Amino acid sequence: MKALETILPKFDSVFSIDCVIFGFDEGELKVLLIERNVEPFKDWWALPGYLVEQEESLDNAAERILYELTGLKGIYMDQFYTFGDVNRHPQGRVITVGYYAMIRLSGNKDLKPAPITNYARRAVWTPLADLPKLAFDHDKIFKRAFDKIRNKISYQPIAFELLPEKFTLTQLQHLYEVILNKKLDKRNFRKKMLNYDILKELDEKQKGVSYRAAKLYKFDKRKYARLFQKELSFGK
Amino acid sequence: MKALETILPKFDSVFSIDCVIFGFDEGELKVLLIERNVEPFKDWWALPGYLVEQEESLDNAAERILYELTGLKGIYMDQFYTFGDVNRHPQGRVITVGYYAMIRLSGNKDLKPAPITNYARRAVWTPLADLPKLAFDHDKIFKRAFDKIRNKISYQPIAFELLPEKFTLTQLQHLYEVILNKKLDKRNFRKKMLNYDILKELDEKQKGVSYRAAKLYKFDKRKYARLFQKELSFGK
DNA sequence: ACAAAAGTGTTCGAGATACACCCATGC
DNA sequence: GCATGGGTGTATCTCGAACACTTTTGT
Repeated sequence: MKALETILPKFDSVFSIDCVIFGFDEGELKVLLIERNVEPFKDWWALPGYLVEQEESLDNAAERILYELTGLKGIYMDQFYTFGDVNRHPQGRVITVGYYAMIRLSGNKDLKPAPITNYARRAVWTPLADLPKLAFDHDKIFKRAFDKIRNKISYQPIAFELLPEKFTLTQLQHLYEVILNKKLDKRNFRKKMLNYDILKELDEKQKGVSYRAAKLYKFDKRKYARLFQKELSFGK
Repeated sequence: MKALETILPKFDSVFSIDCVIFGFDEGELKVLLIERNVEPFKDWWALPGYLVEQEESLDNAAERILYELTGLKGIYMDQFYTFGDVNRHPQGRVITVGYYAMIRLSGNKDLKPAPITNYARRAVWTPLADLPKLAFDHDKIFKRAFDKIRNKISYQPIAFELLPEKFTLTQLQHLYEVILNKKLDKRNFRKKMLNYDILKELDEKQKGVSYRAAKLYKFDKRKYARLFQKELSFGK
């Protein structure tokens, strides 16, 4: 990975990827940020992002860049928008393609930028409530990604990706409430979720809580795929 | 506008825009194609597209390029996806940003590539049924745009953009049927459309038909904007 | 026994679907 | 008078919204 500065002086046009990775932990929605270790915006917080190389597709670039800057491996991301304002990068014309993902935080906490680059000093899960002002136009990029998942979750049950493998309905509901930023009715929420028929009820309960333990559920990928197919085909 | 060939030999990375412009005429859904006049894919049909210049935003580039290649002026387009496979262009790495629009065909038939470029020999409205195999990966780009509008129309009443200013409900229904590729029930369709409350019934009827003339309607932009706002705000 | 969260049903209104006949007009 | 599309209403179902109390468990 060449340092950005060595490329900028001669570039005509460069493209980059920026990743918006959502995680959910301790009842909070978080986003993965890096602390920049190079100019411009040295010491600022930014979305993990870097230049696309000559011989890699955008999707591959996204995966590689996220890994190198944060240590997260094999994350599948979706492209959501491309940002191309002329002056979005102070050193030249950089068009950036935005990717997002929602991932399970448990067991993914060991973040460590790969030592191949000193571009990021560290990577940190940051609660949305504590979001600092970000480098470049990353505030705008983040906002667009957040709008996207908020929109998507309201017509597609995608929130499981953020939860541990086994979860309670109340945890799932809290997650929805955080993303949609409103209270939901418990009975209606449960009815609706169970109606989707994509949850498997386990013979197991929550442990270590000082109140009535809730049933645990698992997300059923097979049934989910079926539902998703149905939603993609128009008309019934 | 420099010719593509003079740029390619030395480029590291280049971005372009490709435009998917939908029109509706004589009961058929059409897309605007150009006939290429330069290599590669000389003489092939392609989506109108060209390189983004150094000092213009993506949105501006899209508008300019469409105008230069087809003569269509001031068309507002939405970005829908960015295509970055390594080998999508035979002469080097070109990442392209897809834009789409739906426009009124009546009065927009005078297509003429601007003489500043000999890149396109001509621009032609092509019925979807007659789509030839397109240059580059434009088949894929087209398909993605079409999926996008098909999806969008089923939750947002956007089809007016394709119709003449005054239209009958039957024309509107036909348009929906063509895009969704299925028959709709006349009574239910009318009920639903009128319920949106974004159509203004005119004191005017169809002329020159050899059967009972239908009422003409106009699309009410003010009310539409209101509806759109409502749909964008989550939760009620 | 008390605190805390789990779990559970019914009613209402809105909107989607299915379905068939008479009406106006031009030829 | 006939062919062609214009125009209309009702019954049913599904889904989302509103709404409150009992049960279980750990301390």
